[in-house]
Amino acid sequence: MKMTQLFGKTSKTEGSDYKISSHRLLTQAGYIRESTAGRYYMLPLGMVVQSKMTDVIRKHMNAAGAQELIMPTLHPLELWQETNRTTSASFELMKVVDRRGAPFALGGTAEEMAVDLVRKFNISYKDLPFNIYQFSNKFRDEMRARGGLLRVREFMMKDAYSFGTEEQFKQAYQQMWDSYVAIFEELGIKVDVVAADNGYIGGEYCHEFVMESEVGESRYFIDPTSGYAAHEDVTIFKVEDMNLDEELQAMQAIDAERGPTMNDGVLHHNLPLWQQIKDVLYFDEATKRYILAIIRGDFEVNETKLMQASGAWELRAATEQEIREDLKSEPGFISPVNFVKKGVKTGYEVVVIADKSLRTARNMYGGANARNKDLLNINIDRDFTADKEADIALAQPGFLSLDGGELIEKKGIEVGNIFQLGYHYSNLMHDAEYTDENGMRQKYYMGCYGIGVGRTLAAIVEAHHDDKGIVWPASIAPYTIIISQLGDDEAVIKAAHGMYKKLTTAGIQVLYDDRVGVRPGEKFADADLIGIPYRVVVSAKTVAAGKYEVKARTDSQGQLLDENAVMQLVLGNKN
RNA sequence: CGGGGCGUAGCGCAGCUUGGUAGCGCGCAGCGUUCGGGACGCUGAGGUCGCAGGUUCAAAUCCUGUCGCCCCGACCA
Repeated sequence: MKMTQLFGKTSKTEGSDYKISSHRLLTQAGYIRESTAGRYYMLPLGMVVQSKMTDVIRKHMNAAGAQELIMPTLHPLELWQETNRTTSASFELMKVVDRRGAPFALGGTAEEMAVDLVRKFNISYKDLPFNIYQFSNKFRDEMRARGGLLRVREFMMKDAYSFGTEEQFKQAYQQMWDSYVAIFEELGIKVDVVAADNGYIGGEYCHEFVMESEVGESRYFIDPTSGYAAHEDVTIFKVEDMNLDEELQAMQAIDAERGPTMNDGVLHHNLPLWQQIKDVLYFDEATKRYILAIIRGDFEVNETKLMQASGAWELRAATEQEIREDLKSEPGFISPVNFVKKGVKTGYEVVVIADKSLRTARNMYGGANARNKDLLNINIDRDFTADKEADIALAQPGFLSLDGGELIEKKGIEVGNIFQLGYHYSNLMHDAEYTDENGMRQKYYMGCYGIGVGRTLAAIVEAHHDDKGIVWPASIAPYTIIISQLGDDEAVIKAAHGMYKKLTTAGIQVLYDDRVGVRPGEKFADADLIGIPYRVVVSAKTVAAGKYEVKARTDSQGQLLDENAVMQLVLGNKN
């Protein structure tokens, strides 16, 4: 490609809105251009990189036996209604209506479509297992797009859906896991595979592929000694027993003139924080229930775990007024003991969820559902019970994993994920079945697997750049080598042209900076900014020497080589 | 959706307080001198001042509304 013909320009001035390296570099170097917030034009240079990325992903998907197809962008809304996702995911579903008034969702993920497609074929066990995937633009009505390509409202995603029996699924999941590891390695980024929460996608477990980065939005923990890695939302950790050897003491109600915080309780009673019971009252707008979360005082409530345990999905903190009026309690003094479980509003329920940590301490203390009244020596089972006991505790840096190692907190960019969906969709959607060996109809067991191509592109740039620009890994560099032609002597142009032809003929992708009247400094700066792995300079000097000056993007000095040596060097490092 | 900031040429900004012919730098086009790490001179093109109302003889400037963008938070592939 000749630079004079390439659409898109580099820019010397930096936009003031670009806070993130990948955003700034991709824009300045002419790979992308913003349309409106969270929507981008992918320019020719960006397209070359993107198609190299999709080539890599496609290669590994196909090698894993997955088959590419493409689904419509507009999904009949009735499919989303079939799985109740018009409500559970409505906060980010984009909808459109055609002229007849038929409603559609702009596809943000395509589980329903995949099932709908499969059920149009009358499949049997002989057809299983299989995995179908597509590359397509996805739409998410994000509240707030940010960070260039990191969080957008429209983006290209590779999404795959596997169908099979429960036994077959294990292999499908592992296969995608392995493929993803290989894909990200080939794309030049190092990822951690972390257990995560399924959220509105459904299913019971999933894993995120996260590249560690300061600008990422995923928080996760790893135990480097055992390799345990999990998203903050689902991290489990070791909870030490505290005083289980103590005798149970008689519960005692006392006056306690204190403030409403946990620390006020500690100071007033001169007892450890862990022995206090923390009571946090939530309200779930979706199911109209109050949810009282109780936990050992030295832990925080993990709202994702709490939602899992309670079945809530629109959790918010209860207001002081609700605590007083609906639950006859007092902020700062809530207690599971004699907790009023019938809310005053009809149709509203109250659920108490206890964290498992409450079984690691005895003779605990806390409020008594009235101002300045506390209880001492509270014990689970004897003094109160919960509707459900579960792990609802939030991990903190320094806690120990179940394997015993210290948990380290990390931030990262989630570039891909794999979900076990199980029977989630086949239960919710009719005819999501196959015929088994005995002629009986059975539900199929599913998984889905996504890679955000644009976000991965941004992640690669985050991982591969310096103060001058992008430093592409060879596997996805838009071009392998850039020819910087300096000056406009006929001999120089002839030599540069000859090199361009020769390299191109050899199947090497070349960007030829054939601009005349552009000074060397600008050409070098552009070559660095765009990030091409090799640069060959053709100038009056090199022509006089009968050689070419070649250097790798990261080298500071070039070397003079003859034509054949250049060819050899580049061919040896072609992707 | 809450808090804060901002919309003036492709990009970065000044002008607004105190209404009176719309400016600067970069970039872009032409000519010339230059030419190995973002040169210099001259000339030129490019703007319904986000949009819609209002006040006024007169609005980029004042008032109202609205849309968009950025940051923090809430939310979340």
